[in-house]
Amino acid sequence: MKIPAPGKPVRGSQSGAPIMVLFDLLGRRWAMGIVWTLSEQGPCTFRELQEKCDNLSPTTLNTRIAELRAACLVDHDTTGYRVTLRGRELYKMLVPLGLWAKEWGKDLQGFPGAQT
Amino acid sequence: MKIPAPGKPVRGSQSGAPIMVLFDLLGRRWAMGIVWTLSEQGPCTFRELQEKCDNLSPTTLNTRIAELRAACLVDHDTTGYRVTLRGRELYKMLVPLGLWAKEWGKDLQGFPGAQT
DNA sequence: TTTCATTGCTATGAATATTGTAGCAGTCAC
DNA sequence: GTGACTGCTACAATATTCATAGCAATGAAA
Repeated sequence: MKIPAPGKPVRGSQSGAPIMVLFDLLGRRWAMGIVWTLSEQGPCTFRELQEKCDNLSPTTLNTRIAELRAACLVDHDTTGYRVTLRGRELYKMLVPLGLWAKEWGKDLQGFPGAQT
Repeated sequence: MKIPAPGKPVRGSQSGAPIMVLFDLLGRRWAMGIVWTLSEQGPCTFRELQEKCDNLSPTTLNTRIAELRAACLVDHDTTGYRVTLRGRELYKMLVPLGLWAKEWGKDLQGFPGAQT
């Protein structure tokens, strides 16, 4: 699978705009979940990560890891897989999403909702 | 396709944790891009939206719209499709990602990068 | 009342991504 | 060597996405 890189046209966007590249990268199965999990729970092995990510298939995990490593968001050392500094920056920006999601979830309980 | 809703197990997560539900919803092709585009460029018709989203297929656009409407992030009125109040909240949290992505993109130019 | 353009959207088949299961090769402690 | 771990790969089934064509409804103009 093509790995998205800023400046180059990606799946679904000819512009190469960094935000669209990022959306392409993160808009793949478990991409954000992996960054989230590694950040919240610390470094872990391939199989540990697989378990924490709801036992996603090794195929997909491996693909996702390759993409996230290419994007310098995740790396690998003796402690296992872990987020990089940049990965942690990204995580920090996802935290507000986590808080917001709780409220969103509450409101959405009383489905279907009128809104605007 | 199953539409993610907070509190219920979703594709890839049995926990039903709101953040995982959100990741499931947003981790689909063009989901974040649609919220971004509608927020930045204002309401537009189905076909306009399609064009702005790099001519993604109507099938996928329609599916994504249904999911985002079910999640109360997007709705539809006489002006066309647009983000809801909650959708705008989400967008505002994505804005920092856009800024960060620019830096990330710059650094990543000199691929492959050492980091941590 | 018959065009005509525009609307949202569906049908279809091919291409691509993801899943689930099994298992391999390397490393390390014993 | 043996066993228990490691990171992965192979393979076939399923799910998702794409690209193209086109339909039914609406509203404006002729």
